[in-house]
Amino acid sequence: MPRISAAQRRQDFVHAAVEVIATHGIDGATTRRIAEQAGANLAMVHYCYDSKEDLFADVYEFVVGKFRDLTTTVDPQAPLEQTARKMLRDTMEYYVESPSFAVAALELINWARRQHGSRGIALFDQALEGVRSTLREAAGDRDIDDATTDEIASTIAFLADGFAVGWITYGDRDLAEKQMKIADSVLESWLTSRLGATNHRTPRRRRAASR
Amino acid sequence: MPRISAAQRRQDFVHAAVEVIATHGIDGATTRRIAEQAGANLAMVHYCYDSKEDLFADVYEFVVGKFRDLTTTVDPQAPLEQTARKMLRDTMEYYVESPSFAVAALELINWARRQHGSRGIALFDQALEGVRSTLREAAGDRDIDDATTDEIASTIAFLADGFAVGWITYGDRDLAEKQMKIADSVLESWLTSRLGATNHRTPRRRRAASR
Amino acid sequence: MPRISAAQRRQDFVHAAVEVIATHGIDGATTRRIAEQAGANLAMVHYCYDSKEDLFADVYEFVVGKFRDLTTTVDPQAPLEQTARKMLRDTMEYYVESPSFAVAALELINWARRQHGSRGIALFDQALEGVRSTLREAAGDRDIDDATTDEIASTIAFLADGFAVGWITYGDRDLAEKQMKIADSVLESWLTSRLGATNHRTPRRRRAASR
Amino acid sequence: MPRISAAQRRQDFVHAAVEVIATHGIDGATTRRIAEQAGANLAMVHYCYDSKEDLFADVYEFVVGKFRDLTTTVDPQAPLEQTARKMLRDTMEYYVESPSFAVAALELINWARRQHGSRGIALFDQALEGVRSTLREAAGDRDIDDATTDEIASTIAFLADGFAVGWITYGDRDLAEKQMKIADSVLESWLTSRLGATNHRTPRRRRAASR
DNA sequence: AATGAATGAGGCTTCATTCAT
DNA sequence: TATGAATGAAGCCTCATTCAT
Repeated sequence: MPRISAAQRRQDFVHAAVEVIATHGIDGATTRRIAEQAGANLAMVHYCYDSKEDLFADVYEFVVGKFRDLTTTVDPQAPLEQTARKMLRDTMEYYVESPSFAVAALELINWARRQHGSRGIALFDQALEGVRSTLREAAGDRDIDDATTDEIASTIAFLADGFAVGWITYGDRDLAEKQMKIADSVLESWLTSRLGATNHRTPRRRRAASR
Repeated sequence: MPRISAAQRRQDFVHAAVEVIATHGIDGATTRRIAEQAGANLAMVHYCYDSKEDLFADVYEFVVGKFRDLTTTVDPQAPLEQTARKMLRDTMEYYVESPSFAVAALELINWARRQHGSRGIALFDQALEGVRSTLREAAGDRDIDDATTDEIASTIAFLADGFAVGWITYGDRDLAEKQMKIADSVLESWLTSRLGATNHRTPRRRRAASR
Repeated sequence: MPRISAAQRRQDFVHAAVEVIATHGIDGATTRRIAEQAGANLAMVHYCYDSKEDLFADVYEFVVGKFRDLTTTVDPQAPLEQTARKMLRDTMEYYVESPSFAVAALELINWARRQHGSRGIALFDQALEGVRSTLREAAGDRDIDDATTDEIASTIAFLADGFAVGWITYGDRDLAEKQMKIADSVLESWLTSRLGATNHRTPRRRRAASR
Repeated sequence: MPRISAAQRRQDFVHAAVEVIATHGIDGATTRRIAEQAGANLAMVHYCYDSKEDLFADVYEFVVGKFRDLTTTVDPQAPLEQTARKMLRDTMEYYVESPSFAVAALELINWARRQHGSRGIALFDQALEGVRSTLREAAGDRDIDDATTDEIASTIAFLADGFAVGWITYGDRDLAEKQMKIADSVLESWLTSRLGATNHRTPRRRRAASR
């Protein structure tokens, strides 16, 4: 067994945990299985982490970070509607691209809710907050209040979560493609009716750096 | 310790299991906890059920039945749009009314997917099929093909599942009320753009009793 | 369920127990299985017997009685050698005829030894004693001391037990027939060398009725 | 608590299992008792073996190996009759020397028959095959066909098994010594009548070491 | 840094037995 | 007489965790 830095080992365990959680569920993700998946000794898990709980906390952070990435890699010049749709699409596409992540994320949400109550909310809040702030940026100088961006963020979350549940249940890529289109059209039509079909195609002028 | 009929005990165990699953998750739903919740002895579980698996199968049936009820208690005279929105609203309202059910349902979906593969899909399929057939009934003599009713069913599922995830995570009733309104408006605007804003308010003439 | 006399019920349980012991072993003979085999309710076992132990004691008596029968139904006129061989043959034949009995008998011997020590010996002693006394009867006025009849009894037991082990292991009737012949020839040749090849075909004169 | 290699621990468990099986029977040989007998923790059993079944398979192998040893450590120069009698005597002597082994062997035969059907036969077959091949070796250039060696092997098995049943039932060493003599004389006289009293004492010439 | 050995707690299940009707 | 309902003890097995090297 090659000597690997502790930091690398921890990363390996996090990724291994995602896979194992996806395959066996959060409670089927035993330390033994995670160690095996990571190609490490069982005792190594507790050498790198004080407890399984600690490892899962890291996995949790990893998932949160992923969501953060998915909601910040947007075109700062794009209008609100386009930005909203892109965030939804990117998220759904990443779910499809990485089913393990999708499953693990939902499992971790449940886990966090059960184990930590408020912490479960925190993931949601952080992810939603990312969406919200991105939306506010994209709103630019248009007259859109926070309540509205909140609603949009909620809707994106609805659709993304709903899509995830269906996708991980069926695991059918072709079906998923169709569902993504439906979700997109749902969001589009709702945005139109919510924000009006007007000027959102108007090229935007001002643009400050985001974040 | 009153002597209760085995049939009644089985019902008790099913309800107890829903509660315990909601609180501790599907894997935290140990026979001991379920027995305790049902006010019964641990061995009693195995007097009523051959195995924990068998009990869970009953819980599963219970959830499927609930979804069936939620998608069939509609006004057969009502137009498609109204029926669709009612199914979504009823489902969400039942989730809010019975958070345990909401959590347990999501947990069971994951459980069924992991343990039984196709069976997990079956729950979804059955629930969706209920929605679809109700929609087809409601379509009446309007010219709406099956692909469209399928899309509508999918969208209802999206929004219901997405709502559920948010509701069980936050557990905030006021927030849930807002989310329900958003989900309803999302569905409404999408239906309008999908089906057209036309005659669906026209009183429907023909309509024999279904089933 | 017809009302059956308690005595009959107990007999049913004994026979059921023999079958179940033969199939599942002494420890696999659970009260539930015995009740099922007897077509009775589980609680009925404890209605007829204070405990499983008590039932088994009855089964034990049943087996002992069977061995007694097998060693007393002989021709009182026959010479010693013939009587000895007949007892062995009858026993082996009954084993073959009733494999359940054969298995159950061996299981019960082990059970009695483990549970009761001296009681296990008792079965053996009773069976051997039956053989011995029958042999002494058959010895008639020939000059054969008790040590010799003991030896003969032992040898019969050897061969019968050894045959039983092989028979219940293979369960092959054709093989069993061959083994029976071998056992018989072994006994015959040993008796010849032990008692001498002399007058044992001489018709016997005296003969008082035995019991 | 000394740290012992897993291989050693497995050996310990096998020996412990033999003792426990001898004392409590095959079904009374619980993992807890075996662990206790081996001076180990209960969970240790499952650290060394995947299941109790696996442990028992090892015990089974151990017994088979013992029988193999008992039927192969013979004088390759000795004549058939002597070899046959030695195998029987050695087996009986080992039974007396190690009563636990004797009991465990009989219990395992029953266990294997119940649990595995053909596997139970396998033990017998292997042991018998050892006897047979040793006899064939010992037959040398004498004109003895396979049917005859088979018969002899059967007779040895008869007598050994029959002796075992008596010995483990009574547990009386003095009695056992007498029984061994009887068994030996039975075998001797039968061999004489079966093979003829002729040349088997003639020194054998040819005979290279086998294997 | 790494790992084989070890363990207490708790999981599901089965059993003989008793209770109440 | 007969039987469904109920239970405590004990079975096998798995888990996260720790110890010793």
